[in-house]
Amino acid sequence: MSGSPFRGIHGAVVAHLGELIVRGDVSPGEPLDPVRLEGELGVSRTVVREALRVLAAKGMVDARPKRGTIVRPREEWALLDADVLRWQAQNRADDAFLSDLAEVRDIVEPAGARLAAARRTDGDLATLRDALAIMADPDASVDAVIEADLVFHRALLAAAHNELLWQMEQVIATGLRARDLLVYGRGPWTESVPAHRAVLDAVAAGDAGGAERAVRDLLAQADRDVRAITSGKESE
Amino acid sequence: MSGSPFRGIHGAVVAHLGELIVRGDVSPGEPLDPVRLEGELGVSRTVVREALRVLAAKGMVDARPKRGTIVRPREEWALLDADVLRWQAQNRADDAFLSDLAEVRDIVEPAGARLAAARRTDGDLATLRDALAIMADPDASVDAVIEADLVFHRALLAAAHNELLWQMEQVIATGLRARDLLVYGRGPWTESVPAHRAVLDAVAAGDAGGAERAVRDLLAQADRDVRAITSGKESE
DNA sequence: GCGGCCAATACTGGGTGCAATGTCCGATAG
DNA sequence: CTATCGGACATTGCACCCAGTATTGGCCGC
Repeated sequence: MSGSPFRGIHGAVVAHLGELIVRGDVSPGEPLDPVRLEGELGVSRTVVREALRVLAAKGMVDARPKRGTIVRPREEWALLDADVLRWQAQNRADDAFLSDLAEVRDIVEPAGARLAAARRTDGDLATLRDALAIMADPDASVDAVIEADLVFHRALLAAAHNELLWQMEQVIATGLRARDLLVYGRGPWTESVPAHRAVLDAVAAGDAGGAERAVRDLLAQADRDVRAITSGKESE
Repeated sequence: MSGSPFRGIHGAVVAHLGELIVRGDVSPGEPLDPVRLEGELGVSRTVVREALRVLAAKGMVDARPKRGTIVRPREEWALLDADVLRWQAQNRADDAFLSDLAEVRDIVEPAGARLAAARRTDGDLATLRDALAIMADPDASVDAVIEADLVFHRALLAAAHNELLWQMEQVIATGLRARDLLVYGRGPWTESVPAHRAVLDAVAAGDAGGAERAVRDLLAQADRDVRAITSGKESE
């Protein structure tokens, strides 16, 4: 519900074709005949056309007369697009993709914390404090804690007051959601409240270097937990 | 030409509506009546509908029955989308936007250089060397030098071998193109070849810390040049 | 025999009218 | 006063239409 799966049949077609391409069922350069799809998917021209337009907007296909509608090479896709990222997370959740994602987060989030320490408002701090309170609440449900964790990281980047940086975090966090669920779901994970509190304290104190270091520690800790679980329970 | 302005009338309508929204001519929450646009722009429903679908794919509008098609709040837009970024650079080129853009670059590119130092292949180094050679060539045209500069930075991030990071650089570099043109065009700018060479040397040597520092220096130098010119020639 | 020019063709691009669906609002009845 | 039902309106989806254009193959001339 939080994502942006378009509504209706059109949305289903967009998602279907998007996943088809991301999964590699149709390789770059290969044609994607609209009239064929029209029959295969049991929908009308309008739906197929609009779906292909959406994919074209994301740089995934290129339609021109006579040549047909072909899949563009992977490096031209809008990989940072929320939908494309989600399709990849669901269909191509290999190690390379997840490690790329984690790597970007390791870069963006500490830098964001550094800026947040310098620019946070009282409102930002209040949001962070509220989220942390839920995470530390022993009575809170697991879902509520996971949600609060997301809110915390979102608020942290919001406190940097840089729209583009905030979007990057948004997009990365969404992509890593599956991984995080895995970690929270099973196995003993390191209690992360103290690490989060360290981040909050440094940001509140306006300590840029401290905030950056605290976030680095936090991510490193989370990464260790993931490795411990994924290597320990290799089966399914 | 290098961007991705869609072709045909449809592309013109998408760009028009996109810029309309980015410019703030229609504020978030306001309706965007398809049939009215149909008449105003002199195009048919098909074009308007597909254009709105594209904008919906970028999170800029939301269409639902009875309520109509409304502009979504700014924080839900896909600001990292190449088209959205270009529309902003052209129509809302205020300081806040440009500084956000530069800030992200200051974060992404040094980190990218650090990774590049560890992962660069011989091919990566060759591309970097070729680009630098053109930049250092006294006989090269101004356009060729600018192009080579872009190629250098693109190759640097490509050498990090992280698809997502590379996309971010792509998107940021495109957004800063206008600014760079300004700097190259007028006023004395600091000769940037030595700074670029320092980056290349560090990456070639596999010196992660050195590469990161060299890029930081390079960006700081470029930033100083921009400030010198924009503050010196405030007119126009 | 080879090369350039021209026409047939097959695709996307753009347009129109209409049926269906879903949602919001208001009216009406309890 | 509230809850439920129905109607209206805007999007959604469908079928069919013609026009423009780029590519390809054939044809003609050299």
